[in-house]
Amino acid sequence: MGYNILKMPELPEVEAVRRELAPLLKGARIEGIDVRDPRILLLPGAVQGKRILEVSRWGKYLLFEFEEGGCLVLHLGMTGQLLFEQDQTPKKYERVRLKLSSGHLVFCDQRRFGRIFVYERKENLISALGIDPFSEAYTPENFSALCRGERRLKDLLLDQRKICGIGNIYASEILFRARLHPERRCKDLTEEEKGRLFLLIPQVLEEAIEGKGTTIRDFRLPGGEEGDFQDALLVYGRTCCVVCGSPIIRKTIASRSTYFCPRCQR
DNA sequence: CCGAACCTGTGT
DNA sequence: ACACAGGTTCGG
Repeated sequence: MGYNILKMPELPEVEAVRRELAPLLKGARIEGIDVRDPRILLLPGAVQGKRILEVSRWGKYLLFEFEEGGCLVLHLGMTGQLLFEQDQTPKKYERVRLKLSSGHLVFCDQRRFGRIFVYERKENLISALGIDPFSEAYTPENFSALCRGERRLKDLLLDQRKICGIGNIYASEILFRARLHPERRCKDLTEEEKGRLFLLIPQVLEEAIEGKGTTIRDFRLPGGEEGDFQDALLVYGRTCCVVCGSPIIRKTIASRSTYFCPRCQR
């Protein structure tokens, strides 16, 4: 009776995890912690006995906020998964196990890029990160201020210190829907284009959250079903434009595979 | 800005 | 054998 909560982290996947976990973890106390891979976590003793009041998110980071102050911060890296279960059987790729009063939360991570931190103040994390697209700070004025540089749009969207939560798949999806070329310079956007991009960022992410994330490989929801948003991807992984039929270009931009339609995106 | 590093696995 | 994979960080 395991809860396979999920994996693969861009903002929508992390938010889907958060929504699953919140009712299971709120009010639970951390009774112990097993660290099988010390590279994933430092300061294990600091969370003993703490009680989780809130499960929140900023960008791709999950925060378990403690009644006593401070929080445990998790980043899933590329292949991190969180499972909630009652039994003790070790899982494949298990790295850290949090023993909670409500059950065990198991952090599994094939590639070990995930990380768990302990923060005394969550502001210390958030101040190092950019604007979350669902936060109060996400305003046209603040967004505009980010669009002043020479850098390309794709670089901006992936820069977690500027806007946080967008990863490689959703960067392509957002730019396709905004009809903007990933190599356009930020500062060359017209007001109208900037407005389109500003609105489409949270809109695409919200749709993906409603679809419970994108399953390209083996992600399963707690009931065993897959996420839905892979069916709604309009450009990532495609060969033909769904709008005009032109061949989709796949090109390395910002050191990542980037998909775009050279005719629709300018 | 890029490429390498950090990891492990899958697919060609 | 090589390319590629939803992540971040670092040095040049």
